[in-house]
Amino acid sequence: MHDMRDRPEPVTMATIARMAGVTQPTVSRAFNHPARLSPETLDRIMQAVRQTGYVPNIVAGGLASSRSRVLAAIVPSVVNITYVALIRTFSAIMRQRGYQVMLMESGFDATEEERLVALSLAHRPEGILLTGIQHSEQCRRMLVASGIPVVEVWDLTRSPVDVCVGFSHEGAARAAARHMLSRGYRHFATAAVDDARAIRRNLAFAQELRANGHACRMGRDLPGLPSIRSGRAAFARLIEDGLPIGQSAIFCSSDVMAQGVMIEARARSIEIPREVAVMGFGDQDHAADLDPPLTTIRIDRDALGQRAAEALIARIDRQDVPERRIDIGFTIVERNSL
Amino acid sequence: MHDMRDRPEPVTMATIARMAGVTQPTVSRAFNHPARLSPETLDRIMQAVRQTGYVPNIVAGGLASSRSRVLAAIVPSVVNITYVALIRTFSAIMRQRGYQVMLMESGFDATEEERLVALSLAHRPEGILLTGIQHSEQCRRMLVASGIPVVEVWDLTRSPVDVCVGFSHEGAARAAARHMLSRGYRHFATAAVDDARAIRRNLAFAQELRANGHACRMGRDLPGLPSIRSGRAAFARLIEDGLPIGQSAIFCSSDVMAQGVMIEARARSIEIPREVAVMGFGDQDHAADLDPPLTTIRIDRDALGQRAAEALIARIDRQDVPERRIDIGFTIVERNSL
DNA sequence: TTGAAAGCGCTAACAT
DNA sequence: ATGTTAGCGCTTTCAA
Repeated sequence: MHDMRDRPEPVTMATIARMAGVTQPTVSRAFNHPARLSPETLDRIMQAVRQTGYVPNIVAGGLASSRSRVLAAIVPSVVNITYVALIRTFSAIMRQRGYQVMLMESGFDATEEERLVALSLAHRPEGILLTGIQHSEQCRRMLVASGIPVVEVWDLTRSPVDVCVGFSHEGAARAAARHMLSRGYRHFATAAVDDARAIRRNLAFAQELRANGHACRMGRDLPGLPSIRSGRAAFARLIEDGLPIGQSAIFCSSDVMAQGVMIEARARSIEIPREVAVMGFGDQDHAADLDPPLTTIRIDRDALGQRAAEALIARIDRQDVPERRIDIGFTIVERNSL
Repeated sequence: MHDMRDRPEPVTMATIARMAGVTQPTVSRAFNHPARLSPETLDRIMQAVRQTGYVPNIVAGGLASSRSRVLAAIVPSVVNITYVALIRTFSAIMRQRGYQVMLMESGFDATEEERLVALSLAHRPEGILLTGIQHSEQCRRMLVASGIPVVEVWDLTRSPVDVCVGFSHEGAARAAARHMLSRGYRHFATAAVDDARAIRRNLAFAQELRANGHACRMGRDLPGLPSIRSGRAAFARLIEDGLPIGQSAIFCSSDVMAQGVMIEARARSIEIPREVAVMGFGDQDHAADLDPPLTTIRIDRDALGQRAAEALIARIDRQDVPERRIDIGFTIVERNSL
C-alpha cells in the first residue's frame, strides 16, 4: 500500500487573515465585496491566498448565508441523450451563476424519484429540476413544503409544482399525422417503447388520423428504453402483422427507434421511404447522417435547458415570473425517410 | 405572475427537539445513533419528524463533522455514453454509501478541467473522480495539495495522482491487430477522431501490424466527437484514397465510428464483412443489433465504475489500498462485421 | 475601511 | 440514556 498523506491542517479564512494581518471577516469581504476594501489590504489578502492556494469553503458560506449554491436535477436516465443534452446546457448556464448541480437518475420510476427528491432536500438545494410532470403525491408534497423553486421540463401542464417548460406532445403528434397525410400516405403505424410521453403522443397521432378518416396500427409498446433492438423488433412485428408495403408510414417514439426500424427494413430488403416511410422523434445528432437521412420532429433541447435555467434563476431570485408554463414548441424536419 | 410562497420559518433539529421535549443533540443522535436512545424518546422524536416532514441538513452536518458527503466527478462529455455509463454505476454505488455526486463536463479540455477542479474544491468533496490521466500541472498540484482522494479512470499509469482504474489501450489495440491478422486480413486502416486515447490505440495497432510485416493506413484523425458523420467521412476518405476492396479491415476508435463506416459502406454498396471488415471499440448497447452485428472490443464500464467507487471509498476511509493501479482488462467480442 | 460579535444547523466530546 | 458545551468555517449585522 502507499503512504497516507497526513492531512495538513486546513487553511481557512482565519489562516489567511492571520497572514495578512486582518480579521477573518475582512477576508470574507475580500471575496464577496472586494470593492469595500482598501487596495492595499486586498492585496495582502490575495497574496496570502495565492501562497496557500486557499479556496473559500462554499459549504460553510452556504450555511451562514442560507445559500447552498447547489441545485438538484433528476432525470429518468443519464445515458439517454434525450434527457442529458438538456442538463448539459442547464448546468453550463447555472455554473456561470455559481451553482453546481447534483445529477440523479430516477430510472423512469416515480417512487425512486421521490426517494431522490428526499435525498436532495438534505443538501438544501436552491432549486430543483425535474423531468416530466408525473410525480408521486408524497413527492409533490415534499417539494411544496420545502418551498424550494422547482422547474419541470419536457411537459406542459396547467398545474406545475412551480414552473414548467416543455412543449405539447399531443400537438407534435398531430402535426406529424397531418404531415404524413399531406404527403399522401395511406397506411399508418406507430413504433414505441412503453413510455408515458410516447404513449400520449401515439394516442394523439391515432386520434388525428381517425379524425381524418384513417386507421392507425398501434405497434405493441415494447418494454425498456428506446433502442435499435426495440426498433427492429417493432418493425418486424408490424410487417409480420401485415403492414402493407407501399404508402405506409411509421411514427416512431424516438430517433433511435427509427434507426432500428431502418436497419430491420434494410435487413428485409424493404426500401425506405419508397416502400415504407419512417418518422423519428427528437432529431438527435446523427439523424441527418443516416441513410436515408431521417425525417423527424426536432425538439430544441438547448432551448429547453436554457429556458429551464432562466426560469429557475428567476424563481430563486424571487423575481416576478410572468409565465409558469413555457412552451418551446417543436418543428418537423423534413429529410428523406418520409 | 403567481404568488410567492413566503418562506415558512425553517424546521431544524432545535424545532424537533422542542416538540419532542429533548435537547437538540438528542435529535441528532436519533438520526446518527438511534440505538443509543430509549425507544420512547426515539418515538417521540420520529413523530415530530413525521409531523413536520423534517429532513436533516447534511450541509450543516458536514460542516460540523468535516464530511461533506459530496463527491465530484469530471468527465469529458456528459452526452457520450462511453463516459457516462461508468458514472451511473459509480453514482449508484456511492449514493448507497450516502454520497451525492456533482457531475461536471470538461469538454476534453485540460484547462477547463482545471477550472472545474478548482470549483469542486470549494465544495470540499470527500473524493474526486477524474477521466483520464492527462491533467494540467496546476490541476495536479491543487489536487495533491487538497489531500482529497482522487480516482482516475479509463487509463492506467505508474504515477496516478492517487489511484487509477482502467485498462491498457495499447494492449487492446495490439490484440485487435493480432485478431485481424489471425483472421487472414491483409490490408489495414484506422478510422478515428482526434482523441488522445484513440490516437494511442492507433499507434499501437499500427506498430503491432508492422512488427508482423504489415502496413497500416492511418485514416486522418477527424476533429470533434465520434459520430456517425465522422465514421462515414473516414470511410469515404479511406476508399477514395485507395483502400483495397477485399481482405481489408478497419479498426475504429469507437462503435459509433464503426456504425458510420457501415452506413457509408452500405451507401456505396460495399459489403461488410466480405469486402471490407470493421471492428469497433467499446461494445455499446446496440453493437449487437446492427446489421451485421458489430465485432468490437468490450470494456466493462460497469466494472470500471464499480472498481472506481470501491477504490475511492477505500481511500476516503483511509484503508490500506494495496494497488494504486487497477486493471480491468478488455475482451474482443466476435460478431459478424469482422 | 475595518473590527467585534453573533449565529447558520449541525456533530462530537465530555459530563452526568 | 441524555444534557452541556464547544466549535466546524463562514456571512452578516452593528460599531467604531
